[in-house]
This record gives sequence, structure tokens and C-alpha cells, in this order.
Amino acid sequence: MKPATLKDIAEHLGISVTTVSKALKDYPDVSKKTKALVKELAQTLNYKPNAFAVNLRMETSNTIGLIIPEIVHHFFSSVIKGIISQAEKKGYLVIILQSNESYELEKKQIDLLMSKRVDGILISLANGTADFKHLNDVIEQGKPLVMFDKIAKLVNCSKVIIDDRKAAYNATQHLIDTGCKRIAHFRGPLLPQNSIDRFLGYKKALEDNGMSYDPSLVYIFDNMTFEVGEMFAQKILREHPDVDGIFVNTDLVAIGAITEFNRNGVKIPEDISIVGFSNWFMSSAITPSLTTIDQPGFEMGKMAFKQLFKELKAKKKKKPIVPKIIELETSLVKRDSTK
Amino acid sequence: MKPATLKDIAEHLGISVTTVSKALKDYPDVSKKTKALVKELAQTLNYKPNAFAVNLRMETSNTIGLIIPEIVHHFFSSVIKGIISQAEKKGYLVIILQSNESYELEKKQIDLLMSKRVDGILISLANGTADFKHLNDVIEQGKPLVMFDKIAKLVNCSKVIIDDRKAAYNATQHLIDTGCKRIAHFRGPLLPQNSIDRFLGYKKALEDNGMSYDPSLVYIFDNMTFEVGEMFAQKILREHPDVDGIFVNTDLVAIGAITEFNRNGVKIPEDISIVGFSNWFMSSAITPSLTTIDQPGFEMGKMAFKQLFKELKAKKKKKPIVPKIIELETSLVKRDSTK
DNA sequence: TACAAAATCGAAAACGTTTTCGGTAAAATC
DNA sequence: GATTTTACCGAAAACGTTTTCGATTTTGTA
Repeated sequence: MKPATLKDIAEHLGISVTTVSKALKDYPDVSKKTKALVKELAQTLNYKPNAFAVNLRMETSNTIGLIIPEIVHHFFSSVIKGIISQAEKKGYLVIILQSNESYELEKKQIDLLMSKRVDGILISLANGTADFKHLNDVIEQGKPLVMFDKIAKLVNCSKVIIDDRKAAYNATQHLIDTGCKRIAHFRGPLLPQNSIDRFLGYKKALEDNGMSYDPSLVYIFDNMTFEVGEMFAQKILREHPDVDGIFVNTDLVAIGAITEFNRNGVKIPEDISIVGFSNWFMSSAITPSLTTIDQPGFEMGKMAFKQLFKELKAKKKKKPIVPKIIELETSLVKRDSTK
Repeated sequence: MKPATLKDIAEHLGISVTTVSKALKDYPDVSKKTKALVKELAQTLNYKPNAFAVNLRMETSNTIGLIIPEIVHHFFSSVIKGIISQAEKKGYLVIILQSNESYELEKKQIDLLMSKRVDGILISLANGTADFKHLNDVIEQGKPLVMFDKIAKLVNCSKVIIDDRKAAYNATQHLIDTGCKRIAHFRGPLLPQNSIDRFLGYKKALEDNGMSYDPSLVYIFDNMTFEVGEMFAQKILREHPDVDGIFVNTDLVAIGAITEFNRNGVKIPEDISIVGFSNWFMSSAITPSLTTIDQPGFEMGKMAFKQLFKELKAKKKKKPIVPKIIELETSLVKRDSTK
């Protein structure tokens, strides 16, 4: 009960494999009559081309690889959805790997994808990734590579990002505009570019408004969890009771902080104003609802695939790949956690 | 600059392709000396077997397909993570497709995966799936298939599930035990089995406790969103002000309801007690925190892949596949939304 | 030295497809 | 009726691997 092959159809019809193949692909040098016969038999035998053979012959599989630091995460799963939806439209399949924020794993996974000969790779870097050889290898081998969200500026490939610096600047400016005088920042790990950029935006906004930058008001977390938010909120109350505004690197941590402040009777936004980042849908549900930066995950995924697709097409036509930086718009969503 | 092949190595060393292939796989009929030479050259040429050729020859790709109704969802993304983590350990890659709760799309995607000749398929059904031909076709073709969470009882394949009926029964019983006299139920769509089972558990608990079942207290939603929760909460206040307990099919909707009740000054759990389902991590963060049923998503993903892996191994050894039902334990997590 | 046994190697087929290129038959042209 | 054109078809190579089976060489034994 093996699946039918071209050979089966050919023997059934007493013609050659070549003609069958061409008939199914509507080559002009096959008569209408033969085409009809072949197509009909293919239908009844439920013929499906053997993808393995096609891959080998065409040196392509219409499959791309996606490496992402963490799947269980609203922003990232939105990106995945964007990627898959777009890939499906263009007839591509997506193999997903999770780096778990580990550089070592990320490197292995790149190797794995290369050895599986995916047509291209989409990646959002692990926090710990500081060496980029594995990525440059991919590019050197002529395989299209597009980075998104957590990128490395030094790698010469296409990137889909937001202007983290500007967005963070706007978030901080909003705190200042609504009267905050002493603004803390809960930030992510030292390495990833967007964590750095958001911090720089925060700092710049302070400086542009003549407010002194105080390093002791910057709290650094390694993994963004709800609990970290609770913990940092406690720390703020203990160490800096004069703080009246916080710009938090990511909504989940901000919501942890809000919960902890609520628990301690701290009034938001009267006592402390908070701005998050990402516009996780839960941010509108929490009390008080969270003012935040809207970061378009689904759109980012779509764009990342679209760019990769362009490069895949360019490669097929033996045209050179020109890296492109795509910057998506963000916006400040004002809610009840700021005045 | 094409990647090296066995032929390249063979020519370099003046030996046959056969010997090179066998040397790399440590066949006993290749001398140690030759093996050493081959392996060294393979190393320096950075030889990687052409996966396409291996796939064709071995009729297997060490790749499985995963069809899931919705990716941006805490429970499902946890399942995905469980599947991928386990698959990676066994050297399998996972292609993910999203059915978007559409039966039509689900059918197409099954076809796509079959034509791509994945080694096996994992699936959680779309809500609308009532016809199972596409699934039975997969089984008939001898391709391992494992269903999880949203399953079809009538399809004869392995399944990884929880006892939705029992869990719902326990949830409802908890409401009764804490003094609720009139208990509503927010349930999911009519078709999927777990939606049915949770409803049946709710009903059975009422009956076992001598409480009459009132159909007007059952609210049905099509897509589980935060907003549905808000809407149903309003409805309850309008239509059934005497309700003092609600068992909600899923946490997200429950949290929507809690938010709406908070907004209207309804006290939880004093006026209305609420029990959710899933133990979404946000449930512990909301105020009041949500009593709910813990549903082990990551574990479910792991188990689903493990079962599929067993069947893949059985198939390789030409042994028959024996469908197995794996039931995971759930537990009631008591929090502040019930007395 | 002769012979059996063990060690080592390679030719060739197979997986199923795509595509080039040459060949034959039918139709069109003169 | 001879020749050119067009329509249609198929042989064969190629993609890179795995594996069977037979051949050759080396080693061991008497």
C-alpha cells in the first residue's frame, strides 16, 4: 500500500515517467489528451509528489527555521503567529526551535537547521549571545537570514525592529509630562540590544528634561517574570520611597509591580505612576490598567517573513541579497497607571 | 562553494563513496586507518550529510507536524514548548501549523503534512471539527497520529487528555462545599469534547448534591476572550442576580468576569464565588486571585510527543501500533475567588 | 607451501523526481 | 512529392545517500 509514484502512473498508461512528470506540470510539449489521462489517473491513485525526492532534486524544501528565546510569552507567540500565517500564504513551512535564552543552544540549533538545509532562517537572539560567528557563518554560506526584535547590530543581515530608544524616550517623557519628579527604571539584562536601547531612551529623556540620572534607580533583572516585578516593587518602597514614577522594560514585570503596590496600599498613579512596554493584552485588564508602549508582535512576524521571502526569491534568481532594516511604529497607550 | 559530499571525500582520498559512507558510520568492515583518514577529512571539509538525500533514501525525515488551534494562548504555547523540548531530545524537528479553529484549514493542513511526508502528526482539534475522515486517513496510511487536549473520541488513535469531567465536577463541588446555592456555568462551544465534558461534570455535581440543573444558567461562548467574560458577567447581574457561584470553562473568561464584577462593586467571593479552569499564571496575579483547575500544559506536550515517539519506533520495527489513552492528573488550586 | 578464514573494499542498485536533448511522427509548406 | 516545420514523446543523467553482495587482499593455520 505504498503511495503512488510517477513510475506507477507511467506503467499504468504505458508511457514514460518523463511524460507523466511533464503532463502534471503542464509542459507545452505534452498533448492535451495525454495530460488529461495522466491527471485523471493521478487523481484516482491519489498521487502526491514525493517531497523528499523533490527536495533532493531541487535543492530546496520550502521550509524555514525559526529560533526564538521563549515560546510561552505573549509577544513572541504573537510573532510566531505572524510568521506562520505569512509563511503559509507563500507555501512555506516553519520549523520552530526554542533557544531558552541560551547562547550555546542557539548555536547548536543554527547548526541543526543548516544541516537540515532549511531554505532560510528567522531568529530572535538569546540574551546571552555576544559572539556572532554562528550567524555570520549562515550568511557566508549564502543562506538568507533575518533577525527580529532581539538583534545584533554587528551582523550584516536584514532586521525587523522597533525603535526601542525612541519608544522608551516617549514612555519616560510621558511620566515627566504627568508630573513625575523621580523616575526609576526596571530594565532587562545587559546584553540584548533592545534592553540597552530602552535604557538609553529612558536616560536621554531624563537628561533632555534637566533631570539628573541616578544609577541607583535602575534595577536590572535577568529573567522577566511576574515575581521579579513584585520583588522590585518592594525594593523601591524600601530603598527609594521618594520615587514617583517607574518605566518598566516589559509589561509582565510591570504588572507584578502593580500587584505588589496594590497589596501594600500604594496608590497608582497618585503615589507612583507606572509605564510598561509591549502592550500585553493583560495590561488592559489589570487594575489599574497599565499605560504602556504598543509593540506590534504579529506585524513584526509578518514583516520578518516577508523580508525573508524576498531574499529567498532573490537567491533563486541568483540576485544578490541586500540587507534591509525595517522599523515598525510603536505608540504610547495611555491608561490608568499614569495621571 | 557547494557543501562537501561523500563523493568529494572519496575522490580526495582515492577511495569509493561506499567506503566513505561506511567509515563515517563506523561499519565494522572498514579499517581503522581508513576510518581515521575519512573522519579527519570530513571534519576539515565540514562535511554534513545532505538531509534531502538521506530523507529520500531512508523514507523518513525525523520531522513531525503539529496542528494547533491557536498559538497565542498560554495553555497551548505551554504544550508546544513541552512538545518541542521533548522532540529535541530525541532528535526530531517540529513543524507547527495553526488551524485557527477552522475545520477546513485543519483538513488542508493534514493534507499538507502528509504530502510533506512528516514522520508523524500531533494534533489538537479545531472546535468545529465534527467529521474525522481526514484523521482516519492518516491512521489508515499507517502514519502515527496522537491527539491531545481537544480530541475526538471516535478516532482510534492515542490520546493525551485530562479527565475534564472529573475536574469540572470537583470545581463545582468546591463551589457547593463553600456554600454556593445557585451556580452558573460559562461554557465553551458545543462541539469540542472537553467543553462537553466540563459541562457534564458541572451538571453531575449539581445533581449529586440535590441541586436542580437550570439550563438558563449555562452561558455558551464561541471564542474564549477576556471580553466575553466581561459581557457574561453583566448578563449574570441583569438576568440572574441570585447567582452566587460560577464555574467558568477557562481562566481567561473568568478573569474577564472578575474584572467586570470588580468594576460593578460585586464582592468576590462574598457575593459571587468563581472557579476557573487551566491555572493560567495570571490567575494568581489578579485581585482577587482565582481558584482554578490546574491543567498541566507542558506535561501534556511532553507526553504527547513521548507517545508519538513510541509509535514511530514501533513503526520502524514493523510492529503494530496500539493506541493508548494517557490521562494526566489535574488538581483544584484554591485561591481567593472562593470562600 | 597450501588452504581456509578473516579483513577490507567497491560496484551497483535503489529511493523518486526534474530537465536536457535528441528522435520520430504528423502536419504544413513549396 | 519532397522538404521543412511543428507536435509529441522518451532515454538518460543527475541530485547524494545507504546497503547488499561479491571480489580481492591479507592473515592465520596446518
